[in-house]
Amino acid sequence: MHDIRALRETPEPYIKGWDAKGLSGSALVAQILDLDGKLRAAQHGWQTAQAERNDASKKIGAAKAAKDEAEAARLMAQVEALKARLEAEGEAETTATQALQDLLSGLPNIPATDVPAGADEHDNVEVRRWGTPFAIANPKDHATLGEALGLMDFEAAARMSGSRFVVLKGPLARLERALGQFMIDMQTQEHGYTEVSPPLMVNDAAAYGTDKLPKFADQLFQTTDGRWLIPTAEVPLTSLVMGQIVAEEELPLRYTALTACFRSEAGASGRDTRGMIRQHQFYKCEMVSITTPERSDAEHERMVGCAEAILKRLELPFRTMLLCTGDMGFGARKTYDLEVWLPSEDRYREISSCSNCGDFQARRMDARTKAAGEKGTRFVHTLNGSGLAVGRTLVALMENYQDEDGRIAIPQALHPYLPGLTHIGGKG
RNA sequence: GGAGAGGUGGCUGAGUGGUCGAAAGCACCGCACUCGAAAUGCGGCGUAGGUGAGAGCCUACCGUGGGUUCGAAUCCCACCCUCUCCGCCA
Repeated sequence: MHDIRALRETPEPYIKGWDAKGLSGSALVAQILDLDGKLRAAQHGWQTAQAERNDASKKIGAAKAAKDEAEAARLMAQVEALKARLEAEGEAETTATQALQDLLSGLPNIPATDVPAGADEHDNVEVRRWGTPFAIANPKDHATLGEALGLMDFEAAARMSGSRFVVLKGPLARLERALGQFMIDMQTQEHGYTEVSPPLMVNDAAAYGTDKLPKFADQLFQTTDGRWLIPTAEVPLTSLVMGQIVAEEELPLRYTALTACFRSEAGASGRDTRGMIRQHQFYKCEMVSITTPERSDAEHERMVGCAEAILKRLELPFRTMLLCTGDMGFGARKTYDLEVWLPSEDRYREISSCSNCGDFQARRMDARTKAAGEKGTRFVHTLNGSGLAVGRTLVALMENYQDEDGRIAIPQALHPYLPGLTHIGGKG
């Protein structure tokens, strides 16, 4: 959500920010200021009417106390005459509030000033690269490898669930589980995140607070009783501070969770239909940081490092991209994507996304912090990042560690999690 | 699912139709006392919005949404949540 007062006082950053996101900033700001003006006029009218009523009501009380029934009756008639106006003014106020709220809640965060301008993913900026893609002759994709091993079954998944699901078996199922354990252990034991086992279903308020609603309802699965399956653990982890006032000395709060994630992928038909790159259900290790405005940029860099560390430990080549204004998500003011090398596609593919949302989500969910000795509160800054997407890591691992016989080597870092297993497939 | 109790400010907790935005305590801030601190005393202390040059004034907010009333924290209805007991259950 946006700070209407800031927008009113200095609209330029909003105009520029929305322009950079491909929207018409000046038109939007003009529309917002118009609605805001109407709202304030409506508020003023309503409040004036209420003040009159309140004043008369008090006098009625006084008149009745003084046993002056004639005066009381006269005043009651006066208030009665006010009623229609009061109702109309109240309705106007509600309508104006709703109109402004509807417009604002659907508008994305504005980019940080150091985010490169650009229209789409082609304008993202590579900030660093780690590792060298392995030389693999005629690399097979993970689906081919998995099916050949008899450990990955898309057809069985389609029979019971439909497209965009997969069944993993035997050592491949075990590998997926080991990857998740490995990731969450690193984030908790080496990077200081607190492990959380959160609900996988949330209510409207949590989905709204993390900017999934109202705009992206069609990307979510909803339960019959109106709850939402989480598309990422960012939603419950960030919602831990929803409506809370956190003492500043307790910040930063760093949470991590290994959960299933559910996405409808509406509008993605035809994209990544083969394999397990884009599924309705996948596991992800998520990191969330809650911090102060002063420290959020540093926390963001730190978080990217925590995600990169996983890929380094797994010895998977990747590059770190700073997303341009046009490619960032709805709630982010700055985002880094990690892209891992996929031999079968001969290119880097997204495996993690780390975003600093500033106070955008905090305003929506009313998450504040209070410094000791200070009078007021401030909105916290929220950050989230994948560390990492387990399914895509499994894909990267299979493709990068395949040999010519279709066997898959297990990297050193996972050996403690897979005792006795150095390869999947073949005779090993 | 059934029966009951309850949701009030940062926290605890009074308030059951008329200056109640709300007693009291705790916490917090200022001042006094003190070499300093503690203790004590005095004062202050919710949030959001509107309006005004400013002091200030006005409006809303007592789980949420409706309703009754001239007037609702207080009465009525629905929903949400918490707790206790019973039932069912991984």
